[in-house]
Amino acid sequence: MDRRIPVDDRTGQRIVPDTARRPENRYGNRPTMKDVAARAGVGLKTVSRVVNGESGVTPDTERRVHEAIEALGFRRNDSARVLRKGRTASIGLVLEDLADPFYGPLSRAVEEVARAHGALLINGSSAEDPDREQELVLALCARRVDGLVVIPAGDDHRYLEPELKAGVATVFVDRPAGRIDADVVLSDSFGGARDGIAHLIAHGHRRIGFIGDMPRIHTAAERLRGYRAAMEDAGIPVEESWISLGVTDPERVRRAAEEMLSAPAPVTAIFAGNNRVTVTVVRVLAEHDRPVALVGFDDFELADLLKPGVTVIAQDAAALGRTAAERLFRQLDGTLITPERIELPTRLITRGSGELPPVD
Amino acid sequence: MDRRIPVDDRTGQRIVPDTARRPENRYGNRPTMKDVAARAGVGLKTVSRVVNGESGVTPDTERRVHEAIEALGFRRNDSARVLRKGRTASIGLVLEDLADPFYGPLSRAVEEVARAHGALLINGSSAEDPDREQELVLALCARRVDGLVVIPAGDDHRYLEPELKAGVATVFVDRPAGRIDADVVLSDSFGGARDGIAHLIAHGHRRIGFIGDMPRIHTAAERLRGYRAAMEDAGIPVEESWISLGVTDPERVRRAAEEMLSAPAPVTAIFAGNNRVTVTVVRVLAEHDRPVALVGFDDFELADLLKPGVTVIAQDAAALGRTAAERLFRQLDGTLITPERIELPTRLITRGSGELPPVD
DNA sequence: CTGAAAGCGCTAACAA
DNA sequence: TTGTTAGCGCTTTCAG
Repeated sequence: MDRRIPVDDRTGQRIVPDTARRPENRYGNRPTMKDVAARAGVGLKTVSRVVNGESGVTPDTERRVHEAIEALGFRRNDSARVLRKGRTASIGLVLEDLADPFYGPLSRAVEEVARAHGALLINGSSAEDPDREQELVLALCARRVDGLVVIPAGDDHRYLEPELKAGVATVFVDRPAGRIDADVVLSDSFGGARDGIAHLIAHGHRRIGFIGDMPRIHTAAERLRGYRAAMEDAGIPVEESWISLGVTDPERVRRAAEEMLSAPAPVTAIFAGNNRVTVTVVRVLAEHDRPVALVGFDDFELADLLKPGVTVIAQDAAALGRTAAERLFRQLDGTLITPERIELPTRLITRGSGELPPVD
Repeated sequence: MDRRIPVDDRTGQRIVPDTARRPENRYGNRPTMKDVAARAGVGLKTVSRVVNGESGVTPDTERRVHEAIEALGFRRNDSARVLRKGRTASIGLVLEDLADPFYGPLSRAVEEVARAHGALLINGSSAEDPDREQELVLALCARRVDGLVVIPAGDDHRYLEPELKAGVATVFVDRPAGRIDADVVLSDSFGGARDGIAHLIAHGHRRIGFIGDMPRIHTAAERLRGYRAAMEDAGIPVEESWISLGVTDPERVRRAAEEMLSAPAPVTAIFAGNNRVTVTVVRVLAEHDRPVALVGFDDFELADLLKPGVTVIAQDAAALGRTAAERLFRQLDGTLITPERIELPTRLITRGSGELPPVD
């Protein structure tokens, strides 16, 4: 290609062509449909037709266009397409932490549904920080994602009102939205926890510890509610020292477990509020001499291979994601109008740790 | 707002305003900067200035603009912005499977670096399918991501040449690119495997099995090479029946392990080529009567709590992702020019299973 | 300090 | 079957 800069014959000044005014390295100066059209000797719209597989193009013209595309390394600029069409064919997923083994399968399930609908997935981790959640959600909205799947960190989602009004499909997962009316898909945290506690009670336990997440997190609150309900059903008065809520980092959980276990009347069983808590409690119990029963919320890999196997209340993270994403696309179809709350059942999986008898 | 449709006085025909020709529900008819400008009684560019926090706007004007933004629920349309500016402030990540515990932390690490640079992360799973990898990568390029982090499934990436030429920053992770010259960040698979095998040999093993991934996957090939190197260093001739390569689904791995263990001269130790293989082998060994030593590539949660603890060659998935993402943004800076190959070291973590003596 | 005009690359509508 | 024109909503340039 000729790269010499043309010069005005009279003044000697450089004649800067229009394209030189483009921002430096704009898209790396990628070829556009116009360039392809020029090279193929056809009109712009014909290129558009070929690129989009529309009918009404002679095979010969089509071939010429394809050759030009190949030669120039053209790829359609979807930003322009989106600007015109108003649909991005992408959806956003905001979750707590992509590195958490609970969210991996959930995220993958959302991705699969998106893919089936020809959409890409943009995702972000809120790190359980409401401000970061909002920042992420709004960034996604600015990119005009067609829909949002949100595992909320915050409890006030009124900032989403303009988006909902504008027709951004939205489904909350794992925890409900705060102060707005929106679709939500969650596991039956209350029922699951109640079943788990009832299971421990059925095996003779009365002093049962509960170690959960921060109470502002909906699932944590619900699981605690399930704990209290099961205890009340069995007529067991709950000592508040059996309950520990807070961040689920290993240090805090370890301390909480050790306190419960070393109290004058120690707990004989522990209910762990989520997978991270369970894993930490397993470690603590491994170092503990007296056998202590354990039931955890969330299943996890290798739970069956530990000694004893860990009894859990399993929830299906992939089903959660799949259900949410499917609802999202039904909203986009227009099939779905009224926000609903969908609760998926949990399942008690007995593996040994939850069937240990109480030892004082 | 007046929503009556204006009518031509003379003919009685409806005068359809231009906006009515918008596609139905285009962005849900979201307000634009023009709408905000009209409402605030200012020019379009002033709104742009306020939205982008540029200087040179009277506090009073700014307040009026903010009020209009609030009242209308305006959010800037980044598609238009991108079209104009040529940068999307987003990067793409293509990996094998978001649900795999190895990729969760890697993905999260990439996200954190992206976030630090003000970019969003779009990701997709190739499901180890080269066609799907290409499809995803090109879709990301069409969206004009500023850069790509790719864990390749295929071994021919010449389709990326136009993108590289156009200045799309690209870093391969975990496995090198095929047939193009590109940055790559990987773990020392060869050295890690060699160390692991040497460790088993040092503990007296001679008949050592190797169960790995499909040989077309670079890491699998490298780990096998490490196995052969260690065996050769020790002067142990390798029986081909000790080696099994292929998809890492539990059924195949189980069959492979059982065959090695039930042969006339069975292996006394197994080297597992990745985390999924390791977990399956652990299950097989748990059902096996004779103790068999095990070293796995990749660390995994709870490896220390199994009986015996599982000795592994650990690689740092987060470091892999972080390093790759940092290189990506250095490419975008212009700091980095020449493609390099960066190899991160692995670490042998002894926990018991790799120190079991051979039992015939 | 503010605004009008041009145009990013594409698609929709219409014309030939 | 093909091409022309007019924007999508924003940023850039340049003139008030």
